[in-house]
Amino acid sequence: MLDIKIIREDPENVKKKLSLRNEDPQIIEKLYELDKSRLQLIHTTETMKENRNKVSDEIAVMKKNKENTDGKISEMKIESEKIKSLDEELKSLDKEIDDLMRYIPNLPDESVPHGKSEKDNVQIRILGDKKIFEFKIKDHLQLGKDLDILDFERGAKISGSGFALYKGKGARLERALINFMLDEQGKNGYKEVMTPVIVTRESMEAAEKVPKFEEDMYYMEKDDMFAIPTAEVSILNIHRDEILANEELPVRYCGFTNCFRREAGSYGKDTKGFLRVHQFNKVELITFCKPEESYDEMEKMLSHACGIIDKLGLHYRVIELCTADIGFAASKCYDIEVWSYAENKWLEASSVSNCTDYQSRRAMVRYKKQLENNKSKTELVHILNGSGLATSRLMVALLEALSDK
RNA sequence: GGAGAGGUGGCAGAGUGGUCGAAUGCGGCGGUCUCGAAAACCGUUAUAGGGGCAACUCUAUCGAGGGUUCGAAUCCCUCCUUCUCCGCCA
Repeated sequence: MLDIKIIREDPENVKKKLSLRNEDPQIIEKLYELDKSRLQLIHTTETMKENRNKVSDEIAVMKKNKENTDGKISEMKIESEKIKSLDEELKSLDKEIDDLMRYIPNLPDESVPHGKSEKDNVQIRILGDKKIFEFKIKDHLQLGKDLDILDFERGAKISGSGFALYKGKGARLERALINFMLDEQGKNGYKEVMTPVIVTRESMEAAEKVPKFEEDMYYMEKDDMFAIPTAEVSILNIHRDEILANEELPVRYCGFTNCFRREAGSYGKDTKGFLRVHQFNKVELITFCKPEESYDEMEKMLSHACGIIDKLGLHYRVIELCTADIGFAASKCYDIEVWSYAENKWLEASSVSNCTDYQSRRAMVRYKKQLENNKSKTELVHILNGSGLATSRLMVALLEALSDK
Protein backbone atom coordinates (compact mmCIF):
# COMPACT_ATOMS: atom_id res chain seq x y z
CA MET A 1 0.00 0.00 0.00
CA LEU A 2 0.94 3.59 -0.35
CA ASP A 3 2.16 5.72 2.51
CA ILE A 4 -0.81 7.74 3.72
CA LYS A 5 1.62 10.57 4.38
CA ILE A 6 2.13 11.27 0.71
CA ILE A 7 -1.63 11.74 0.40
CA ARG A 8 -1.60 13.95 3.48
CA GLU A 9 1.26 16.07 2.20
CA ASP A 10 0.59 16.30 -1.51
CA PRO A 11 -2.79 14.89 -2.54
CA GLU A 12 -2.72 16.65 -5.91
CA ASN A 13 0.46 14.87 -6.93
CA VAL A 14 -1.00 11.49 -5.98
CA LYS A 15 -4.14 12.24 -7.97
CA LYS A 16 -2.09 13.19 -11.00
CA LYS A 17 -0.09 9.98 -10.87
CA LEU A 18 -3.15 7.82 -10.41
CA SER A 19 -4.73 9.45 -13.44
CA LEU A 20 -1.72 8.35 -15.45
CA ARG A 21 -2.64 4.81 -14.51
CA ASN A 22 -6.23 5.32 -15.67
CA GLU A 23 -7.35 5.18 -12.05
CA ASP A 24 -10.09 7.38 -10.70
CA PRO A 25 -8.31 9.98 -8.54
CA GLN A 26 -11.46 11.03 -6.70
CA ILE A 27 -10.84 8.49 -3.99
CA ILE A 28 -7.87 10.53 -2.85
CA GLU A 29 -10.14 13.41 -1.85
CA LYS A 30 -12.05 11.10 0.40
CA LEU A 31 -8.92 9.61 1.92
CA TYR A 32 -7.53 13.04 2.53
CA GLU A 33 -10.61 13.98 4.55
CA LEU A 34 -10.74 10.67 6.42
CA ASP A 35 -7.09 11.00 7.34
CA LYS A 36 -7.69 14.49 8.64
CA SER A 37 -10.46 13.38 10.95
CA ARG A 38 -8.39 10.41 11.98
CA LEU A 39 -5.57 12.65 13.14
CA GLN A 40 -8.00 14.78 15.10
CA LEU A 41 -9.46 11.75 16.76
CA ILE A 42 -6.01 10.45 17.65
CA HIS A 43 -5.20 13.75 19.24
CA THR A 44 -8.37 13.67 21.33
CA THR A 45 -8.04 10.10 22.55
CA GLU A 46 -4.36 10.40 23.31
CA THR A 47 -4.93 13.46 25.44
CA MET A 48 -7.62 11.60 27.34
CA LYS A 49 -5.39 8.58 27.77
CA GLU A 50 -2.59 10.74 29.06
CA ASN A 51 -4.94 12.05 31.71
CA ARG A 52 -6.20 8.59 32.58
CA ASN A 53 -2.67 7.29 33.01
CA LYS A 54 -1.84 10.20 35.26
CA VAL A 55 -4.90 9.75 37.48
CA SER A 56 -4.34 6.00 37.67
CA ASP A 57 -0.87 6.65 39.00
CA GLU A 58 -2.33 9.07 41.52
CA ILE A 59 -4.80 6.43 42.64
CA ALA A 60 -1.95 4.00 43.17
CA VAL A 61 -0.13 6.48 45.38
CA MET A 62 -3.29 7.36 47.33
CA LYS A 63 -4.05 3.69 47.94
CA LYS A 64 -0.58 3.23 49.29
CA ASN A 65 -1.22 6.11 51.67
CA LYS A 66 -4.59 4.58 52.58
CA GLU A 67 -6.48 7.59 51.30
CA ASN A 68 -10.01 7.40 49.95
CA THR A 69 -10.05 6.98 46.17
CA ASP A 70 -13.73 6.39 45.48
CA GLY A 71 -14.29 9.79 43.88
CA LYS A 72 -11.38 9.49 41.50
CA ILE A 73 -12.26 5.95 40.54
CA SER A 74 -15.83 6.74 39.65
CA GLU A 75 -14.66 9.79 37.75
CA MET A 76 -12.23 7.67 35.76
CA LYS A 77 -14.85 5.04 35.16
CA ILE A 78 -16.81 7.54 33.11
CA GLU A 79 -13.66 8.79 31.42
CA SER A 80 -12.66 5.26 30.48
CA GLU A 81 -16.04 4.59 28.89
CA LYS A 82 -15.62 7.68 26.75
CA ILE A 83 -12.15 6.59 25.68
CA LYS A 84 -13.49 3.19 24.79
CA SER A 85 -16.16 4.53 22.51
CA LEU A 86 -13.74 6.96 20.87
CA ASP A 87 -11.30 4.10 20.35
CA GLU A 88 -14.02 2.17 18.61
CA GLU A 89 -14.72 5.13 16.41
CA LEU A 90 -11.04 5.37 15.59
CA LYS A 91 -10.86 1.70 14.81
CA SER A 92 -13.69 1.84 12.33
CA LEU A 93 -12.14 4.92 10.77
CA ASP A 94 -8.83 3.06 10.49
CA LYS A 95 -10.57 0.21 8.80
CA GLU A 96 -12.37 2.47 6.38
CA ILE A 97 -9.09 4.10 5.41
CA ASP A 98 -7.31 0.77 5.14
CA ASP A 99 -10.03 -0.73 2.96
CA LEU A 100 -9.69 2.15 0.54
CA MET A 101 -5.90 2.07 0.60
CA ARG A 102 -5.88 -1.57 -0.43
CA TYR A 103 -7.38 -0.67 -3.77
CA ILE A 104 -4.97 2.12 -4.60
CA PRO A 105 -2.09 0.88 -6.74
CA ASN A 106 1.54 1.92 -6.53
CA LEU A 107 2.43 5.19 -8.22
CA PRO A 108 4.33 5.01 -11.51
CA ASP A 109 7.96 6.09 -11.57
CA GLU A 110 8.86 9.29 -13.42
CA SER A 111 10.65 7.29 -16.09
CA VAL A 112 7.60 5.23 -17.07
CA PRO A 113 6.21 6.17 -20.50
CA HIS A 114 2.74 7.66 -20.37
CA GLY A 115 0.01 5.74 -22.09
CA LYS A 116 -3.66 4.91 -22.21
CA SER A 117 -3.50 1.17 -22.86
CA GLU A 118 -1.16 -1.68 -23.60
CA LYS A 119 -0.86 -0.31 -27.13
CA ASP A 120 1.32 2.43 -25.70
CA ASN A 121 3.91 0.07 -24.30
CA VAL A 122 7.37 0.75 -25.66
CA GLN A 123 9.55 -1.85 -27.27
CA ILE A 124 13.07 -1.18 -26.06
CA ARG A 125 15.05 -4.07 -27.51
CA ILE A 126 14.55 -6.92 -29.89
CA LEU A 127 17.01 -9.75 -29.69
CA GLY A 128 17.88 -13.19 -30.98
CA ASP A 129 17.62 -14.31 -34.55
CA LYS A 130 14.25 -14.79 -36.13
CA LYS A 131 14.30 -18.02 -38.05
CA ILE A 132 12.85 -18.51 -41.47
CA PHE A 133 10.97 -21.73 -42.00
CA GLU A 134 10.40 -23.06 -45.47
CA PHE A 135 7.49 -25.19 -44.42
CA LYS A 136 4.27 -24.47 -42.59
CA ILE A 137 5.06 -24.65 -38.94
CA LYS A 138 2.90 -26.72 -36.62
CA ASP A 139 1.63 -25.18 -33.43
CA HIS A 140 2.65 -26.55 -30.05
CA LEU A 141 -0.57 -28.52 -29.67
CA GLN A 142 0.12 -30.42 -32.85
CA LEU A 143 3.80 -30.82 -32.05
CA GLY A 144 2.97 -32.02 -28.56
CA LYS A 145 0.56 -34.58 -29.96
CA ASP A 146 2.80 -35.77 -32.80
CA LEU A 147 5.78 -36.20 -30.48
CA ASP A 148 3.58 -37.55 -27.68
CA ILE A 149 5.06 -35.13 -25.18
CA LEU A 150 2.10 -32.89 -24.32
CA ASP A 151 -1.45 -34.00 -23.69
CA PHE A 152 -4.00 -31.29 -23.08
CA GLU A 153 -6.99 -33.61 -23.52
CA ARG A 154 -5.96 -35.83 -20.70
CA GLY A 155 -4.87 -32.82 -18.67
CA ALA A 156 -8.45 -31.61 -19.01
CA LYS A 157 -9.78 -35.03 -18.08
CA ILE A 158 -7.84 -34.90 -14.83
CA SER A 159 -8.42 -31.28 -13.85
CA GLY A 160 -10.56 -29.54 -16.46
CA SER A 161 -9.46 -27.25 -19.25
CA GLY A 162 -6.29 -25.27 -18.76
CA PHE A 163 -4.24 -28.03 -17.22
CA ALA A 164 -1.38 -29.68 -19.05
CA LEU A 165 -0.07 -33.20 -18.89
CA TYR A 166 3.59 -33.49 -19.85
CA LYS A 167 4.68 -36.92 -20.99
CA GLY A 168 8.00 -38.64 -21.65
CA LYS A 169 10.46 -36.25 -23.21
CA GLY A 170 8.01 -33.41 -22.63
CA ALA A 171 8.16 -33.98 -18.89
CA ARG A 172 11.92 -34.35 -19.04
CA LEU A 173 12.32 -31.17 -21.06
CA GLU A 174 10.23 -29.28 -18.55
CA ARG A 175 12.32 -30.63 -15.69
CA ALA A 176 15.52 -29.76 -17.54
CA LEU A 177 14.35 -26.20 -18.19
CA ILE A 178 13.58 -25.68 -14.54
CA ASN A 179 16.94 -27.08 -13.50
CA PHE A 180 18.73 -24.98 -16.06
CA MET A 181 17.04 -21.78 -14.95
CA LEU A 182 17.63 -22.41 -11.26
CA ASP A 183 21.29 -23.17 -11.91
CA GLU A 184 21.73 -20.05 -13.99
CA GLN A 185 20.04 -17.79 -11.47
CA GLY A 186 22.08 -19.35 -8.71
CA LYS A 187 25.17 -18.28 -10.62
CA ASN A 188 23.68 -14.80 -10.86
CA GLY A 189 23.69 -14.57 -7.08
CA TYR A 190 20.19 -15.65 -6.15
CA LYS A 191 19.83 -18.01 -3.24
CA GLU A 192 17.68 -20.96 -4.20
CA VAL A 193 14.63 -21.63 -2.04
CA MET A 194 11.77 -24.09 -2.16
CA THR A 195 8.68 -22.64 -0.56
CA PRO A 196 5.15 -23.62 0.39
CA VAL A 197 2.66 -23.15 -2.44
CA ILE A 198 -0.39 -22.84 -0.21
CA VAL A 199 -0.32 -19.73 1.91
CA THR A 200 -2.39 -17.88 4.48
CA ARG A 201 -4.54 -14.85 3.82
CA GLU A 202 -2.02 -12.81 5.76
CA SER A 203 0.73 -13.74 3.31
CA MET A 204 -1.48 -12.87 0.35
CA GLU A 205 -2.27 -9.51 1.90
CA ALA A 206 1.39 -8.80 2.54
CA ALA A 207 2.07 -9.34 -1.16
CA GLU A 208 -0.90 -7.07 -2.00
CA LYS A 209 -2.65 -9.78 -3.99
CA VAL A 210 -5.69 -9.82 -1.76
CA PRO A 211 -8.33 -8.34 -1.62
CA LYS A 212 -7.91 -6.81 -5.08
CA PHE A 213 -7.24 -10.08 -6.93
CA GLU A 214 -9.04 -12.50 -4.67
CA GLU A 215 -11.23 -13.75 -7.51
CA ASP A 216 -8.18 -14.82 -9.50
CA MET A 217 -6.96 -17.18 -6.81
CA TYR A 218 -7.67 -20.77 -5.97
CA TYR A 219 -9.02 -20.59 -2.47
CA MET A 220 -9.46 -23.24 0.20
CA GLU A 221 -12.34 -22.05 2.28
CA LYS A 222 -11.99 -24.60 5.01
CA ASP A 223 -8.56 -23.32 5.93
CA ASP A 224 -8.83 -19.76 4.61
CA MET A 225 -5.78 -20.41 2.46
CA PHE A 226 -4.78 -19.71 -1.11
CA ALA A 227 -2.79 -21.53 -3.78
CA ILE A 228 -0.09 -19.09 -4.87
CA PRO A 229 -0.40 -17.43 -8.28
CA THR A 230 3.38 -16.91 -8.22
CA ALA A 231 6.29 -17.78 -5.96
CA GLU A 232 6.63 -14.06 -5.42
CA VAL A 233 4.05 -14.42 -2.65
CA SER A 234 5.88 -17.11 -0.69
CA ILE A 235 9.34 -15.69 -1.19
CA LEU A 236 8.34 -12.17 -0.28
CA ASN A 237 6.89 -13.44 2.98
CA ILE A 238 10.19 -15.02 4.00
CA HIS A 239 11.14 -11.69 5.52
CA ARG A 240 7.75 -10.42 6.62
CA ASP A 241 7.95 -8.48 9.89
CA GLU A 242 11.72 -8.56 9.85
CA ILE A 243 14.40 -5.93 10.08
CA LEU A 244 17.33 -6.81 7.85
CA ALA A 245 20.88 -5.69 8.55
CA ASN A 246 22.32 -2.96 6.39
CA GLU A 247 25.22 -5.17 5.30
CA GLU A 248 23.15 -8.11 4.13
CA LEU A 249 21.33 -6.15 1.45
CA PRO A 250 20.62 -6.79 -1.33
CA VAL A 251 19.07 -10.16 -0.55
CA ARG A 252 18.27 -12.16 -3.69
CA TYR A 253 16.22 -15.34 -3.95
CA CYS A 254 15.20 -17.62 -6.73
CA GLY A 255 12.69 -20.41 -6.41
CA PHE A 256 10.74 -22.77 -8.54
CA THR A 257 7.07 -23.43 -7.84
CA ASN A 258 3.91 -24.41 -9.57
CA CYS A 259 1.72 -21.35 -10.02
CA PHE A 260 -2.06 -21.43 -9.90
CA ARG A 261 -4.39 -18.96 -11.51
CA ARG A 262 -8.13 -19.18 -11.96
CA GLU A 263 -7.97 -16.72 -14.85
CA ALA A 264 -11.54 -15.73 -14.09
CA GLY A 265 -12.89 -13.42 -16.71
CA SER A 266 -10.34 -14.25 -19.36
CA TYR A 267 -12.20 -17.08 -21.06
CA GLY A 268 -11.97 -17.04 -24.80
CA LYS A 269 -8.75 -15.07 -24.78
CA ASP A 270 -5.61 -17.00 -25.71
CA THR A 271 -7.11 -20.17 -24.34
CA LYS A 272 -5.26 -22.48 -26.65
CA GLY A 273 -2.89 -24.98 -25.04
CA PHE A 274 -0.14 -23.34 -23.10
CA LEU A 275 -1.10 -19.80 -24.00
CA ARG A 276 -3.25 -19.60 -20.90
CA VAL A 277 -3.31 -22.29 -18.25
CA HIS A 278 -4.49 -22.57 -14.66
CA GLN A 279 -1.32 -24.24 -13.49
CA PHE A 280 2.13 -23.51 -14.79
CA ASN A 281 5.74 -23.70 -13.72
CA LYS A 282 7.89 -20.74 -13.00
CA VAL A 283 11.26 -19.86 -11.56
CA GLU A 284 10.81 -16.60 -9.71
CA LEU A 285 13.37 -13.99 -8.76
CA ILE A 286 12.94 -11.72 -5.75
CA THR A 287 15.28 -9.03 -4.52
CA PHE A 288 15.10 -7.07 -1.30
CA CYS A 289 17.29 -3.99 -1.51
CA LYS A 290 17.93 -0.45 -0.35
CA PRO A 291 15.60 2.12 -1.90
CA GLU A 292 18.39 3.95 -3.68
CA GLU A 293 19.51 0.74 -5.39
CA SER A 294 16.21 -0.61 -6.60
CA TYR A 295 16.20 0.74 -10.14
CA ASP A 296 19.74 -0.53 -10.73
CA GLU A 297 18.69 -3.89 -9.31
CA MET A 298 15.79 -3.87 -11.69
CA GLU A 299 18.09 -3.58 -14.70
CA LYS A 300 20.19 -6.42 -13.34
CA MET A 301 17.16 -8.60 -12.81
CA LEU A 302 15.99 -7.89 -16.34
CA SER A 303 19.37 -8.94 -17.71
CA HIS A 304 19.25 -12.13 -15.61
CA ALA A 305 15.88 -13.04 -17.07
CA CYS A 306 17.06 -12.20 -20.59
CA GLY A 307 20.17 -14.29 -20.05
CA ILE A 308 18.08 -17.45 -19.99
CA ILE A 309 16.45 -16.71 -23.33
CA ASP A 310 19.78 -15.73 -24.84
CA LYS A 311 21.14 -19.13 -23.94
CA LEU A 312 18.07 -20.86 -25.31
CA GLY A 313 18.60 -18.93 -28.54
CA LEU A 314 15.07 -17.67 -28.98
CA HIS A 315 13.86 -14.59 -30.77
CA TYR A 316 12.46 -12.18 -28.17
CA ARG A 317 11.90 -8.59 -27.24
CA VAL A 318 11.83 -6.45 -24.14
CA ILE A 319 9.08 -3.93 -23.70
CA GLU A 320 8.66 -1.24 -21.15
CA LEU A 321 5.09 -1.05 -19.93
CA CYS A 322 3.36 2.29 -20.01
CA THR A 323 1.64 3.92 -17.03
CA ALA A 324 -1.68 2.32 -17.91
CA ASP A 325 -0.34 -1.22 -18.05
CA ILE A 326 2.09 -1.63 -15.15
CA GLY A 327 1.12 -4.08 -12.43
CA PHE A 328 -0.88 -3.07 -9.39
CA ALA A 329 2.00 -3.12 -6.90
CA ALA A 330 4.66 -1.95 -9.36
CA SER A 331 6.08 1.48 -10.07
CA LYS A 332 7.78 0.25 -13.22
CA CYS A 333 7.63 -2.95 -15.30
CA TYR A 334 9.45 -4.63 -18.11
CA ASP A 335 7.96 -7.56 -19.99
CA ILE A 336 9.94 -10.07 -21.94
CA GLU A 337 8.09 -11.61 -24.86
CA VAL A 338 9.18 -14.55 -26.97
CA TRP A 339 8.20 -14.90 -30.59
CA SER A 340 5.75 -17.60 -31.56
CA TYR A 341 6.13 -18.67 -35.17
CA ALA A 342 2.90 -20.63 -35.20
CA GLU A 343 0.76 -18.00 -33.49
CA ASN A 344 2.60 -15.26 -35.31
CA LYS A 345 2.74 -13.07 -32.26
CA TRP A 346 4.69 -12.22 -29.13
CA LEU A 347 4.05 -14.23 -25.97
CA GLU A 348 4.79 -12.88 -22.52
CA ALA A 349 7.36 -15.10 -20.82
CA SER A 350 8.55 -12.84 -18.06
CA SER A 351 7.70 -9.68 -16.23
CA VAL A 352 10.16 -7.77 -14.10
CA SER A 353 8.71 -5.29 -11.64
CA ASN A 354 10.03 -2.82 -9.16
CA CYS A 355 7.43 -2.66 -6.40
CA THR A 356 9.47 -0.12 -4.42
CA ASP A 357 8.16 0.06 -0.85
CA TYR A 358 4.58 -0.72 -1.82
CA GLN A 359 4.69 -4.34 -0.63
CA SER A 360 7.27 -3.88 2.11
CA ARG A 361 5.02 -1.36 3.85
CA ARG A 362 2.31 -3.92 4.54
CA ALA A 363 4.71 -6.85 4.83
CA MET A 364 6.87 -4.75 7.18
CA VAL A 365 10.19 -5.70 5.66
CA ARG A 366 12.70 -3.11 6.80
CA TYR A 367 16.40 -2.58 7.26
CA LYS A 368 18.72 -0.59 9.47
CA LYS A 369 19.88 2.31 7.42
CA GLN A 370 23.30 3.59 8.50
CA LEU A 371 23.44 7.30 9.10
CA GLU A 372 26.37 9.53 9.98
CA ASN A 373 27.68 9.63 13.56
CA ASN A 374 26.94 5.96 14.12
CA LYS A 375 23.20 6.47 14.12
CA SER A 376 20.87 4.18 12.26
CA LYS A 377 17.29 4.44 11.13
CA THR A 378 14.78 1.75 10.31
CA GLU A 379 13.51 2.11 6.79
CA LEU A 380 11.39 0.05 4.40
CA VAL A 381 13.30 -1.96 1.81
CA HIS A 382 12.38 -2.01 -1.84
CA ILE A 383 11.14 -5.30 -3.23
CA LEU A 384 11.49 -6.41 -6.83
CA ASN A 385 10.17 -9.47 -8.54
CA GLY A 386 10.75 -11.02 -11.90
CA SER A 387 10.09 -14.28 -13.62
CA GLY A 388 13.25 -16.01 -14.50
CA LEU A 389 11.24 -17.49 -16.30
CA ALA A 390 7.83 -19.09 -16.72
CA THR A 391 8.11 -22.27 -18.73
CA SER A 392 4.74 -22.59 -20.46
CA ARG A 393 5.03 -19.89 -23.12
CA LEU A 394 8.74 -20.58 -23.32
CA MET A 395 7.92 -24.18 -24.18
CA VAL A 396 5.67 -23.00 -27.00
CA ALA A 397 8.41 -20.85 -28.53
CA LEU A 398 11.05 -23.48 -27.94
CA LEU A 399 9.15 -26.34 -29.57
CA GLU A 400 8.31 -24.20 -32.55
CA ALA A 401 11.80 -22.82 -32.98
CA LEU A 402 13.32 -26.28 -32.84
CA SER A 403 10.86 -27.91 -35.18
CA ASP A 404 11.79 -29.32 -38.55
CA LYS A 405 9.93 -31.10 -41.28
C1' G B 1 -6.52 -36.04 16.29
C1' G B 2 -5.65 -36.60 22.06
C1' A B 3 -2.71 -35.05 26.69
C1' G B 4 0.64 -31.65 28.83
C1' A B 5 4.16 -27.31 28.96
C1' G B 6 5.64 -22.76 26.89
C1' G B 7 5.57 -17.95 23.73
C1' U B 8 8.60 -11.23 27.47
C1' G B 9 13.64 -6.26 24.17
C1' G B 10 19.27 -8.73 19.17
C1' C B 11 19.82 -13.26 22.50
C1' A B 12 19.40 -15.45 27.49
C1' G B 13 16.15 -14.65 31.38
C1' A B 14 13.27 -12.14 35.87
C1' G B 15 8.66 -10.19 36.63
C1' U B 16 1.71 -13.14 38.57
C1' G B 17 -2.90 -6.26 39.27
C1' G B 18 -0.37 0.10 40.58
C1' U B 19 5.74 5.10 38.15
C1' C B 20 7.05 -2.04 34.37
C1' G B 21 8.70 -0.07 28.23
C1' A B 22 9.85 -3.76 31.60
C1' A B 23 15.28 -6.11 36.63
C1' U B 24 19.73 -8.75 35.55
C1' G B 25 23.28 -11.08 32.30
C1' C B 26 25.29 -11.54 27.33
C1' G B 27 25.91 -9.23 22.77
C1' G B 28 26.15 -4.32 19.90
C1' C B 29 27.69 0.85 19.85
C1' G B 30 30.44 5.18 22.12
C1' G B 31 34.07 6.52 25.76
C1' U B 32 38.01 6.14 29.82
C1' C B 33 42.56 3.46 30.50
C1' U B 34 46.70 1.46 26.89
C1' C B 35 52.16 2.13 22.32
C1' G B 36 48.14 -1.13 20.70
C1' A B 37 44.81 -4.93 22.24
C1' A B 38 42.40 -7.71 26.09
C1' A B 39 40.42 -7.00 30.85
C1' A B 40 38.13 -3.49 33.93
C1' C B 41 35.12 0.73 34.43
C1' C B 42 31.44 4.59 32.64
C1' G B 43 27.64 5.67 29.25
C1' U B 44 24.30 4.08 25.50
C1' U B 45 21.37 0.43 22.93
C1' A B 46 13.17 -1.46 20.59
C1' U B 47 9.08 -0.43 17.12
C1' A B 48 4.94 2.36 15.33
C1' G B 49 2.04 6.72 15.67
C1' G B 50 0.80 11.95 17.34
C1' G B 51 2.55 17.07 18.70
C1' G B 52 6.99 20.47 18.33
C1' C B 53 11.82 24.39 14.14
C1' A B 54 14.26 21.79 17.91
C1' A B 55 15.69 20.05 22.74
C1' C B 56 11.88 17.15 23.77
C1' U B 57 7.15 15.19 24.82
C1' C B 58 2.70 12.18 24.60
C1' U B 59 0.10 7.48 23.05
C1' A B 60 0.35 2.35 21.90
C1' U B 61 3.05 -2.29 21.86
C1' C B 62 5.52 -8.23 26.70
C1' G B 63 2.64 -14.24 20.22
C1' A B 64 -2.49 -12.11 17.87
C1' G B 65 -7.45 -10.53 18.90
C1' G B 66 -11.33 -9.71 22.47
C1' G B 67 -12.91 -9.18 27.85
C1' U B 68 -12.61 -7.77 33.30
C1' U B 69 -10.56 -3.24 35.96
C1' C B 70 -9.85 3.58 37.74
C1' G B 71 -5.31 0.81 36.21
C1' A B 72 -3.14 -5.53 32.81
C1' A B 73 3.23 -8.34 30.81
C1' U B 74 0.47 -10.07 35.21
C1' C B 75 -6.66 -12.24 35.74
C1' C B 76 -10.57 -14.46 31.96
C1' C B 77 -11.94 -16.09 26.73
C1' U B 78 -10.72 -17.21 21.52
C1' C B 79 -7.06 -18.00 17.92
C1' C B 80 -1.97 -18.72 16.14
C1' U B 81 2.59 -20.91 17.16
C1' U B 82 6.73 -23.84 19.54
C1' C B 83 8.23 -28.06 22.46
C1' U B 84 7.31 -33.10 24.89
C1' C B 85 4.36 -37.62 24.96
C1' C B 86 0.44 -40.78 22.59
C1' G B 87 -2.37 -42.09 18.18
C1' C B 88 -2.70 -41.90 12.73
C1' C B 89 -0.04 -41.37 8.20
C1' A B 90 3.28 -40.12 2.95
